[in-house]
Amino acid sequence: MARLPVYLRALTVLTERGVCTVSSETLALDAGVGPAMLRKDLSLLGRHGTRGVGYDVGYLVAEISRALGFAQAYGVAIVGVGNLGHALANYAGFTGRGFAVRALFDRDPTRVGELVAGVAVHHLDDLEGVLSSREVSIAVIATPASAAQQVCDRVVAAGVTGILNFAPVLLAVPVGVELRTVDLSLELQVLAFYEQRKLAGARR
Amino acid sequence: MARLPVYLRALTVLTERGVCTVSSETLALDAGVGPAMLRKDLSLLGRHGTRGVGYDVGYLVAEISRALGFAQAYGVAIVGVGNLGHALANYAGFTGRGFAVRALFDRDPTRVGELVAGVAVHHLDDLEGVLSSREVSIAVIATPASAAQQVCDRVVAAGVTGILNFAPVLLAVPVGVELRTVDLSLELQVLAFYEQRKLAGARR
DNA sequence: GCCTGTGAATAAATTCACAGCG
DNA sequence: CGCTGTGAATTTATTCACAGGC
Repeated sequence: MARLPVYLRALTVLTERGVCTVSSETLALDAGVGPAMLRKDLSLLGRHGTRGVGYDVGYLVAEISRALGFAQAYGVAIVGVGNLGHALANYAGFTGRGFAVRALFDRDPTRVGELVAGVAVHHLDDLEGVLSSREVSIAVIATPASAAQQVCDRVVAAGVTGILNFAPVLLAVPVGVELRTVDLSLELQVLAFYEQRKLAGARR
Repeated sequence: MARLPVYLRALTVLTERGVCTVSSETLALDAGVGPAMLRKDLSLLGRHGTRGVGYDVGYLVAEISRALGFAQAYGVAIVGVGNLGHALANYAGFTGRGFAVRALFDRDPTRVGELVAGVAVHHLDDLEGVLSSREVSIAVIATPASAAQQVCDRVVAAGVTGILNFAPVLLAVPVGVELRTVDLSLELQVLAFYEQRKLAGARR
């Protein structure tokens, strides 16, 4: 379920606030969903709530973390150390929650050797060699669109089984490899759509 | 519909390749959806296909662009000029497709005056004044999570009606303001979930 | 009494399958 | 004959509502 991370974030906030117990209604409000949906989602992880009381915050955090696979730290490689690659390498949410950035790659030779967030940048040509020496199961593609498919093929051949793609193209991956694509401009376009609806509505 | 931008991207590729006409089956393959869904989506924009032939690429591009509101260029402000803000300001997809970055803001005084992608960085304190002098209808929030809600309230008060939020928090906005949130670490967490399922499957 | 867990009901999205036009 | 447009069927997601435990 794609909503589990949202719950986890809300629960983390509650933990920091010192809250020990929470009802489905309160947590649902924090997560931006309906109470019924939250209960349904949580119930399919097993029975974790106490009737008449609510959910134990700490226990739920542990349970969702386990379900999301945070037991082991996943090795992550970032390909493309431009503005976006930099931002991702420094992103607190990555290193903080069970992910370890273990390798960076760029095609530009002047970038090679540079340290970003404490990790050295390697040349794209050395991708296979470096990946084979590190435990990396997830690759982040932050290259231009034109290079994305080629990079994708190479990391998959090197044994990566999860890909997070920021290039605005539809990548082809073999079955068994999980692919998620985030297109930043796509989100803006959706906003523009709503803006236009507002203008059209005002005109009518 | 959130899929229209995906179709538009696929069509742009076809245009560059010199293709004039495309069937629902081909386009659906490029966009990563089923042919039936594509036809249904397109049909609710009106009748644009030619039976027995397919769709005219150029005409479809124009039609989808219009539906997404690309007729006028939307003014965009980016708040938070860290790594992510930089990446967004330089993102080709923004300036290229009907969006104009018209203002940048940061809390850090040493950043003020800096030019990013040809636009000057203003101090966060001057947000209201600068926004009132520029046509800005969409704000991008690329600040730390702790500042996001406050920034959000201020840009909304300044007349912004669409918000694209990259801070990992659930923002509250009044009705009439469209909000979309992209949580980069959330996407990684979903990948981790699938990785864990693979491991669990192998163990069984 | 209050809140969870869950089957049943409802709503939304997707796919099927075919009529109709070029 | 091929491909679109679309109602009907199917699947999937969400909400309702209440039984059951604390």
